[in-house]
Amino acid sequence: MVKFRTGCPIASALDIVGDKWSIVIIRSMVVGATSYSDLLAMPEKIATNILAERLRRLEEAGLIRQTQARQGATRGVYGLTAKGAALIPALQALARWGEDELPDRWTPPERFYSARPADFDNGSMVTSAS
Amino acid sequence: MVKFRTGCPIASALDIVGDKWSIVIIRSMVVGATSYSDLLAMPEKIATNILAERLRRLEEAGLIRQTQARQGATRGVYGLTAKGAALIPALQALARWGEDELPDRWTPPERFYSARPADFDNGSMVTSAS
DNA sequence: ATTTTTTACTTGCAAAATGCAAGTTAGAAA
DNA sequence: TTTCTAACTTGCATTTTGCAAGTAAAAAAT
Repeated sequence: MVKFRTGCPIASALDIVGDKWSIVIIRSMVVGATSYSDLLAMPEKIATNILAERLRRLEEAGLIRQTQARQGATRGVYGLTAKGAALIPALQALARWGEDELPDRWTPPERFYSARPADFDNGSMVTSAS
Repeated sequence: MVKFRTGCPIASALDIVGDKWSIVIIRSMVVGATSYSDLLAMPEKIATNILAERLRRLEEAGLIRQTQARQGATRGVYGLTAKGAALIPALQALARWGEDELPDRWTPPERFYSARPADFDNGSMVTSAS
């Protein structure tokens, strides 16, 4: 259970996603990563224990959820909840800053900037995992 | 000198401001904090060594700068550079998320949401410090 | 001009977060 | 059924953050 430093909405948001990895994970989910392996393969090379712990934390905070790829399977598929997807505008603003202000940054896939919170957490996305 | 994990603009942005405190510091500067003491008094209660180190790091990255409040004085006044101010949209998006998605968060001062990057780093702001 | 107070750090150490690399096990593939 | 692989877990090292006391120069008070 996350403990908020103060009532400030920014500080509180950071209390949930302001670690070194959470936003990077959410970024990858916005552009299609759904499994633990997908995320482990991120170019930033996250450590396995950090990834596991972050996913647990993000799930507990309600930003992501894990569902079963198939009936009875324990290997899950992660997806953004509406609450998690609502962070997309902030991620996009951050990406723009990075592109504009930092030298020689990659250009994110088109899919990233076109993503909208409403595109996520609509149920059908989960069952179409394959 | 910050080392970027990868070329991704988000990850790179986070490599600069993705610690526990940088964005909180920038937030306070957007709404008027200019001195070390102002920032030390933030409701989040930052530790003195962390504040000093963060200010040094943000200055090195070109997001803030310190100038002298008066001729010859060593006590400086901190202000956002254009580069730092360009993060305002991302901070505002994050604040909105915090307000919308987290229970019982404070409402940021009007000044925060009305702030525009162009309002900062125009020179006259520095000399009017008092 | 001198003394006192305050600001801006610095320092030493503890606690928490992150990272590395090997290990384990259940699910999936062969 | 056996083998392979995904999804963690574990033990320990390194880095970051936090606590609290200390220091010194600048600013305020006398």
